Amino acid sequence: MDHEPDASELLVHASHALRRSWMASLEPWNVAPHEFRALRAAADMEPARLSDLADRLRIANRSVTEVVDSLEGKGLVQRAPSPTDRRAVVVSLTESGAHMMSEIAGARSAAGQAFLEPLSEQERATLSTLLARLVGDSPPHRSHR
Amino acid sequence: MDHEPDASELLVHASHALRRSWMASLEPWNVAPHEFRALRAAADMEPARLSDLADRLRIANRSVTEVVDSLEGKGLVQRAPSPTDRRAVVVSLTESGAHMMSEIAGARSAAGQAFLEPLSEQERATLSTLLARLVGDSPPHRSHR
DNA sequence: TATTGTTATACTCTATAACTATA
DNA sequence: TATAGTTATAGAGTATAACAATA
Repeated sequence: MDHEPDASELLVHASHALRRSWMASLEPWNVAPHEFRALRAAADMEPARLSDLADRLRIANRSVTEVVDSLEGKGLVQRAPSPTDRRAVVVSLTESGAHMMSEIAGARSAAGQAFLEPLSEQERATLSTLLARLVGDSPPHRSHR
Repeated sequence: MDHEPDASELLVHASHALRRSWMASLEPWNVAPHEFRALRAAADMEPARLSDLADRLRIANRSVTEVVDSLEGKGLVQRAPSPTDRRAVVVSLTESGAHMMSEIAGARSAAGQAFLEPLSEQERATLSTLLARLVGDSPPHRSHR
């Protein structure tokens, strides 16, 4: 029943370890993981329609309402009516939201670097190349849809 | 604000893609992901004390009661009093649970292979080596604690 | 005094359905 | 007729606290 872990098992183990480290680096800001994901997506697509956020985050429309409510409650984003579609709502980051995003992104990237520390520059490049092939080469979740 | 994804970002993207494929391969069996995780852990540590399962799965003791209840309700595992500690309960797989585990493991490994298909044998080996270094070399979650 | 598993309860994240207002 | 976002409601998965039995 015991077997050597193959590349796919190792992949999820490594990603779990990294994710735990990222979650830890999120703590000082009192922002839940799903809130950070939404904040990052909003920053990335700014100004973002709620339904586009739903697609990007792979969650239901209703759930976007939820997380945007909480981000708005924390003063990190703000809603505005879409200028082009009167049914739609777009969110953008407040100054404080943008500031927090950049601080968290810094901590996150530091944690990522620390995680990759066992590998040389050369090895990281190799890893990146192989992983990019696995996710289909095209950088995932790019802003242009 | 747009930046090239580094190895750590790619790592989670790849692992997410793989996890989605694994979840899909779980569907035919009507077993939720967290149930499969618990079933696999139980198989791996058999006979497993509930509190050891909690440690392994990184969830609270109370939550193990929950998932073991549901696995037991599906006839996949069974509880028994620990022979060495009268406070404790151990779970073991039923015949049907063991059978399902091996079928799912097969489907899962097939999905893993399909996912790795873009890489040559050589490249998979390289990937494994690099990832193993990242997770600390010692194969993660080995039975001996 | 500490630990095991459970009962009771509640939280977080996400979902479906029904509705309003636009398109 | 279809879509965007919301209100109302519910589900899954996990958590904390209090407890009884045992260590």
